[in-house]
Formats: sequence, structure tokens, C-alpha cells
Amino acid sequence: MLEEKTKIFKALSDPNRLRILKALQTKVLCVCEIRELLQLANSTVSQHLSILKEEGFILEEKAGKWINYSINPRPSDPRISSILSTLDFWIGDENVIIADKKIICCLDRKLICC
Amino acid sequence: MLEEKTKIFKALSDPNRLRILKALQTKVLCVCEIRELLQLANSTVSQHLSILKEEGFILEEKAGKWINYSINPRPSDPRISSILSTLDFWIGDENVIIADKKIICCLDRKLICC
DNA sequence: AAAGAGTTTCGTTATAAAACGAAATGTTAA
DNA sequence: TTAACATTTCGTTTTATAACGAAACTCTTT
Repeated sequence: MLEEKTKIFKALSDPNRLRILKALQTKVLCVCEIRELLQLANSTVSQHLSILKEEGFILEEKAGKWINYSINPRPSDPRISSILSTLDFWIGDENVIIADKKIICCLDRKLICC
Repeated sequence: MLEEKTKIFKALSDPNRLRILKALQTKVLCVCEIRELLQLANSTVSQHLSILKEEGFILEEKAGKWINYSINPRPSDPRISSILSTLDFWIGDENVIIADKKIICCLDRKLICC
């Protein structure tokens, strides 16, 4: 079904989901860190993460109170591997730097520090 | 702007637009041929074509009464070139055969002949 | 100049997606 | 076991997308 094939593109059509992928490529993050990074409601972030997980872009792992999300190192779909290994080609290479407990990121020419 | 970068994925998130790209890779087509192929209203096809053209996937050329659409052979955006040259990788390789004046195509396991 | 064919634009409707807050669920630590 | 925190689910609202038909536009032919 071609409808099924569009899902990968749908997952990549939202700027916040692209930001999440980018951020996760620098560091494993939990929902609350991503919430701070993107300034979105918890439930909204959760929804984006479930879409990315559903498609195989990311993995989740429980760590006590937190649930850590990370880039899937071995996606079964070669298209996902391809996108993940060439993400800068598709969406550019603006910095998303996450240092220590602080998250410093440059999104759309705006520096956000949380 | 990351919002801008999502446009290429948005353009590819619709199954009918993917069918159009696939069909155009086999043959130059006018709107009315694509309409028959996809069984959509003229205005709907026109809208899809304008999105694909806007993003640089396809070109249009007037030919008398008709407007022919074709795959852009030299897109300025390398991402477009990449998608176009590896389309089967992204969406599979079901046949879309266009012979003579008849269009015979196999979409989602259904043979359509117009 | 008028008729006819192909295409686009416009206005509308229906469906899908993104966002939020509140409530529910699960986990750790007092 | 309760309190506090992290996350998800649910219900709702807003916004975006896909589709259509009718009307407008363009080009060709008579």
C-alpha cells in the first residue's frame, strides 16, 4: 500500500519532530528535557515521540522515574537508517548543543537555554 | 527555518502525489491523463501538481491546448534529485506502465486501464 | 468572433493533524 | 502508605490538508 509508504514522510513533516531527532542525535533525552527544549506541553511531546517510535526512528527505555528516548541504532527499515545517517543533508546542520544539565540549542536562529 | 525544510516531506506525504511522480517517471503526462490514472477531479490533480512543481519535483510545459508535466531533470535542490533518483527505494517498485494512448497501471494491487 | 477543450482558481465541505489541560497511570522516595 | 514527580491517555479546540463542483481563464480551431 502506497498509503503505508507515506508514513515515513508524514513523520518527518513536522518541524518539532525533526528537532527531536536532531536533539536525540546529540544526547539521550527524557520527555521533560524535550519539553523544555521545544517549549511544548508534555502531552504534545509524548504524542510526537510515539509517532517517531512507531515508525522506528527512536527507542524508549525506562530508567526509574524517567523514560529515556534515543535514536534507534539498528532500524529494520533501511529508509529509516538512511534518513538518520544523513539527517543534516535533509534538514540542515544548525547546532543543537546539549551540555551538562543545561540544554543550549540553536533552533531557527534563536538561542534557547533551559 | 526548519518549517521550510519540512515542505519536501509534506509534498511526499500524500499517496496520490507519489503516484504522480511514479507515473511521470515512465512518461510525460498532461493533467487529464493523470486525472484518468488516479480517478480524481481535475482541480484536485491540478492542486497536487502545483505542490510538486512548487517544490521542484516536476516541470510544466505548454503544448497547445495541453500542459505537459514531466520529472525535473535538473532540480536545484540536491534533496529533490536524491529522492527522484531513488524513488523506488522510498516507495517500492509496483508497476505503472503507460503504453501508447492507453494507460495501464498497477496501483495498490489494482489494475486500472483507461 | 465564437465554440470547444484543457486547465486553474475559488468557495465549500470533510477529514486529519497539532496543540492544550485535566485526569489517570506508574515509579521512586520519604 | 503517602507524597511527589514523570509520563501517557482522554477529550476538546484549532489549524491544515484533501477533495469536489462551478466559474474563470487560455489556447486552438472553425
